[in-house]
Amino acid sequence: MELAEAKVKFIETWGKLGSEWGINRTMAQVHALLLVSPEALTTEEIMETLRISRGNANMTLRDLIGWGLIEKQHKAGERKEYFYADKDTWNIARQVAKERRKRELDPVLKVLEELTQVEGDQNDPAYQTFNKSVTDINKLAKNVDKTLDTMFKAEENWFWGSLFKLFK
Amino acid sequence: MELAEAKVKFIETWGKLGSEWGINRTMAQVHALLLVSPEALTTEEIMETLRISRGNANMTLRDLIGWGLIEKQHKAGERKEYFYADKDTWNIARQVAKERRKRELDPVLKVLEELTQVEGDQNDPAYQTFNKSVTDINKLAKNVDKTLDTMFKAEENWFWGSLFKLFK
DNA sequence: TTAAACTTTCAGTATGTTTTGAAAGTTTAA
DNA sequence: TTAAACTTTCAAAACATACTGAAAGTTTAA
Repeated sequence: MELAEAKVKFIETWGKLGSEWGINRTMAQVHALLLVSPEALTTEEIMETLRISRGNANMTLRDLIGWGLIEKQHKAGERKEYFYADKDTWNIARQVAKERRKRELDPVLKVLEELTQVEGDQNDPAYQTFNKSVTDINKLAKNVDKTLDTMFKAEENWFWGSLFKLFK
Repeated sequence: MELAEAKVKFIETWGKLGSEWGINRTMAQVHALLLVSPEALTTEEIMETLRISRGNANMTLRDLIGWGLIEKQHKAGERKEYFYADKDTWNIARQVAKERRKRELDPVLKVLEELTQVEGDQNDPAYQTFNKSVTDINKLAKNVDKTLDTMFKAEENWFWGSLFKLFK
């Protein structure tokens, strides 16, 4: 396979994965493009390569900056803004996990905590079932939350190394 | 908060979480409803409670069965089919992880493996960057894959217990 | 058999999300 | 200043996904 063809395939795959995980396709594709670009790119270049509109490119780039996945770069003597992606995979994974926790897990944990407090008749099967399910899910969610915390603080090698020592 | 109100809130929250994670809202809601129901429910009851159409209920129930999250139950002397959810949170988490790996991670791994094989000029920065990004992501994806494997085989207590011993 | 009870399908509709492109806004150099 | 270079916004259009409901299909009991 040619490099050019491979790049296209990578961008497509990353885009598809993104859309399956609630990140919009274009955002994932722009990210992929910057991941395989040795140099920072301009909005113009991104628009051309992915054949997307100026508006779309602009919004997507702003979103990616918001997610902490890419950064603006100013080149001396140039008016245009350049964008480049952090190429460290571990940082990317951490950044995405962090953002999603904040947006999705945290609010759910809050509701679950509230729902475990609901009181009722201990002999009512409806109450028993509700309570058991909510309590169990809450426990699981808290575990995930703690593990993520550890992940955010950890170095990549330490994290996976420890995990493998453990799991052989 | 009343039990009835709490149930509604649980169903809503679960539905929202589902839709943020690429599982459709109705599917997550039906699952939530069954999770807090001590008895198996009929299609009719589900339709009424969640105010969805017969067609939607039927498709969603089949999907949930496909995901291994709920099962049909036949009651002696009855024509109607009843549905109930596995209430074991650990099983649910495992089941969802298993399905998503099969549907999403596996195909991506296959492409990444292919892309790491692409050959090129070692001195070309474009090739270097492409290769580094793809190789790194491939490594990360493989790690995730292995960890999931361990999770599928593990008992809940052992899994989280080990993780915590490790992470203190 | 047959008809009532129940389940499944699917074309059309509704709803939600993403993208476009032109206009408005901002910055910079002369 | 002013005008060119560039960035941002947003209403409307395109696209994607989910849902409805009536019709077709299946099963069961008598």
